[in-house]
Amino acid sequence: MRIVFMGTPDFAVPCLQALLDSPHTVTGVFTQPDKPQGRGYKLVAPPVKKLAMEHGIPVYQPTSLRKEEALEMLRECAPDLIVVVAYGKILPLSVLNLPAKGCINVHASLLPRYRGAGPIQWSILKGETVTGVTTMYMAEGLDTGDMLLSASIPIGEEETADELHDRLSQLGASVLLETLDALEAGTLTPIPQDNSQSTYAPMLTRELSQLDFSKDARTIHNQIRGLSSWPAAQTTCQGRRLKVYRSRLAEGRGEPGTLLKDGRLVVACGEGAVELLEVQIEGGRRMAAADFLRGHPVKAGEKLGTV
RNA sequence: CGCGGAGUGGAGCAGCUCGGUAGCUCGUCGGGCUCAUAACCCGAAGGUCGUUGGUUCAAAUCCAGCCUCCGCAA
Repeated sequence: MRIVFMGTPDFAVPCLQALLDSPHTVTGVFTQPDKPQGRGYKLVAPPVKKLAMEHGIPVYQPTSLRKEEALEMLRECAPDLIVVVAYGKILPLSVLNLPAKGCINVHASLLPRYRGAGPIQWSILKGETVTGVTTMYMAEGLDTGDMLLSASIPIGEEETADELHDRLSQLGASVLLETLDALEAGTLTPIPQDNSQSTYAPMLTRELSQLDFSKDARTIHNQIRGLSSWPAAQTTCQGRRLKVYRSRLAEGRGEPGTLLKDGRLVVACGEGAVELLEVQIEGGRRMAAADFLRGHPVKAGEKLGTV
């Protein structure tokens, strides 16, 4: 099939790679415009663009799909099918109706749960133990189309959003290929979503970062791994900002925020305790807690988060 | 030129204001002790202090440029 791929971040890369390795023909790639990023506001190309360019695929970066020029670009690609993976734009009806075989989306959750931009992180934040990916035909609403295929995987007790993201992006690529095979074989059976069971996983913001150690240990742990590595859970240590990237549940109790041991970052929570395993102090680089403690004498009894 | 922090033995840091023998916690290697241990004791190796140039009798330290890493912000 002639396929146009629409996607932007790292999550979409394995899917595009899978299509490039398949018998299908990717006739064009749509991705978000390059954006100023990082120190010095340099223009940075999205990961999907980089991969497409390496393979000599035409790349289109319209600011809006509602403009006639964008539709013109799309027609030139003459797709039988459009595959959308984390593109970051809503497709208007004019685009949805353009390819004869429709538009298929790969979403990183078991729909209808966790619709939206942050399904991976929210499934961890909410303490889920299972998640997966779902392919669907695209409809006008946000992740509301009829479901095609899905696959589920368990979420590890201490798995971070980054790690789950990587596993799901791989899984997404294989489910995508299965879906395309089934589509060509005519064996797909679209299943409408049960809207009454749906939940929404909005984009993450920095407001979610602040750790409140008066909450129970499990909640804190989920917050730390669910926000890792962006925007990352954070607290303060001796007046400096401390980001936390990895943790595990630990034994002990005490005044919330208090360090319970020397030589380890075991922090008392409202209920139970967590051990911080990977942290980053303001101005420093990310490192294991043991490394951090060698150069930063922090002792039992000190409190985190006191600003 | 968006704002700011940082580059010091293998790791993480101190020293820099007030130039003058390079230090701490740990790791590594050798030896000892212990039923045992991320335990303890003794000893050792390991550093052109990011880089280039300048000031000086003397630069990790002061000055200028460059490289790299990181946070904020997007």
